[in-house]
Amino acid sequence: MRVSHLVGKTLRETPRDATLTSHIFLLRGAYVRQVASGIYSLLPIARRITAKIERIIREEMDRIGGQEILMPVVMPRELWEESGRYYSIGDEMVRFKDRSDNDLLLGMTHEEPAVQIVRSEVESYKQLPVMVYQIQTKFRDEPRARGGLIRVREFTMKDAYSFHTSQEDLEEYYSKVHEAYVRIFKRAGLRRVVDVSADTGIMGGGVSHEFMLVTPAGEDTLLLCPHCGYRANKEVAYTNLPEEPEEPKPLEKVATPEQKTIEEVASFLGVPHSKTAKAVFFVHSDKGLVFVLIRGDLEVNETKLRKVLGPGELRPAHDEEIEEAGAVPGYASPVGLDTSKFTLVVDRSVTVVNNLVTGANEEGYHLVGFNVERDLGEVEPADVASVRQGDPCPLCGQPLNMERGIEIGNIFQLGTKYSEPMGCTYLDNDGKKKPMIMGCYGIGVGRLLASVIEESHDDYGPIWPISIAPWQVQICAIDQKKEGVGDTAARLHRELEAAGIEVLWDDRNEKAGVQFADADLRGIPIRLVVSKKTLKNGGVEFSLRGSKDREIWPIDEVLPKVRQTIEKLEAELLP
RNA sequence: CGGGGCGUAGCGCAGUCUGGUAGCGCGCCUGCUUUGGGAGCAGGAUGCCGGAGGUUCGAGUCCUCUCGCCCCGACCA
Repeated sequence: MRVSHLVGKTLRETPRDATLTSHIFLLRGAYVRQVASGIYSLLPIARRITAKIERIIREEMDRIGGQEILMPVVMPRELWEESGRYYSIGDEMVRFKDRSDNDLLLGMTHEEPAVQIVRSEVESYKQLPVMVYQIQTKFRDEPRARGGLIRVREFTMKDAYSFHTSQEDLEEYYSKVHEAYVRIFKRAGLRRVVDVSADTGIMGGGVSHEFMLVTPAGEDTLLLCPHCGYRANKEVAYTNLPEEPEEPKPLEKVATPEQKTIEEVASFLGVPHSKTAKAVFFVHSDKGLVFVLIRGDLEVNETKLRKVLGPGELRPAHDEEIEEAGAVPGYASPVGLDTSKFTLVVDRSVTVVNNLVTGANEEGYHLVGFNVERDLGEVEPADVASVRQGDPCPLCGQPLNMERGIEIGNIFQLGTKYSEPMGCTYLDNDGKKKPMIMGCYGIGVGRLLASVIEESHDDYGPIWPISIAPWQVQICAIDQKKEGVGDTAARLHRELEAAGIEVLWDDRNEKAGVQFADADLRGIPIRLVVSKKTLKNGGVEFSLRGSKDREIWPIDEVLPKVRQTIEKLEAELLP
């Protein structure tokens, strides 16, 4: 391929809309162009990369017995009514009508059609397990797209669905997919990928893991234990706060004029934040007012709280709603309130310590000597607190590290969440119909591409791993009109391509600086420079993207040396 | 959905307060010179100033409405 005819011009300056590294290089290097918020076209250079990523994914899915299929993007309402998700998913799913007034939707995940296929094509336990997968477009009307390809509305995803006769079989397969994912990310050149325990969100089901690229650019927060390897998304991470029992003191009302926040109250009374219990109020569409009692030094984790409360919308409560329940904003506690007026959620954190400060439900007063068990009676403590940097690991007690991560893949054990309502059954060897046990597994292709840039770049552009590089070799020819320069470049281009090597030749009559800058933006691993100078020195100059080392290679040795270099680079990425 | 910012040439921006024939840099086209980290000179093309209403003799600029994009948060396989 010649640069002079390559579609996509590089940009010298950073477009205003880009702030994230990968987004900046994706635009400057002419990888993508935005069509609308969260909707992008891929230009040739990016499409070449995603094609390679997809090939790696295919190979690894096929290795574990996957069968590639292709399901539609547009589906009828009826199919999604079967699982109930037509109603449980909100505005994230795009719905519309066709000319006959039928309700249609754009697929954002494909459990329903996958189940539809398998329930009619697979009938016997003898055929199980099976796994089908596809690499296909998804549309999710995200409330906020961001960061170039990191969070988009339309994207390509590999999604896989497995079907089993037992939980044990699912678990065994789940770990195979887990291994396949590790191989995929390794082969794609990602280094800092970790799997973390995760929330299941709209997918439902039981166990799930997310594969996260650890990077400050990530949207998710992870808690990682450097000691024992405990790893979890903040949404599900938990900790065991140490118990600090004290002799219970009597409950007493004290005046705390104008002291409303935990900050103010704690310093006014001279106690640490961890010796206070604060009230946080929400309104849940199903449960009404929710009163969360949590230690003053902790934050309520809404994802965890949602799980405790069950399905429905959750939002912070207004002051009027709090007052209606008899609580006084700024001075609230459940003590002495009619608990039938709200749903009380007591976080575990307030049960491991005694003698807390909490609100007196009276303007200007707090209670001291508050002891949950004694003063509230029987309460079932829940875990709704966010884990913090340095909190003890729930497994080994060592302090946890907090990091950011980009979710590039996830795997779920779904159980019978879809097979049961949708009648996806098989005949077992005892002659009985049983629902299949399911798993599902996703990888975002475009996000993976952007993640590689986040992890592998320098000031000048991406540094592509050879496995997914748009081309393997970049030829820069400086002053091509000079004796031998243009001819040599053309010959190298011809010979390397004939040998099956992917070559991008900058055949423009641009100055060295321009060619090098563009080559850096394209991030191609092997760079060959042909110029008057290199010819005088006996050949072409070889260098690796991201390295300062330079070598002169005689023209006749270029092909074998390129082959050798590619092999060496590929070997580094073997799982 | 809440908060903030921005829409002027392909890209980056000035001009808007204080209304008077739309500018700069880069890129693009032509020619010459140049060719190892984003060259020089000369000439040239490019704008529904996001859109619609309004005020005015006159609107990129003032007023009203509207659409879009980005960032933070909420939200989120």
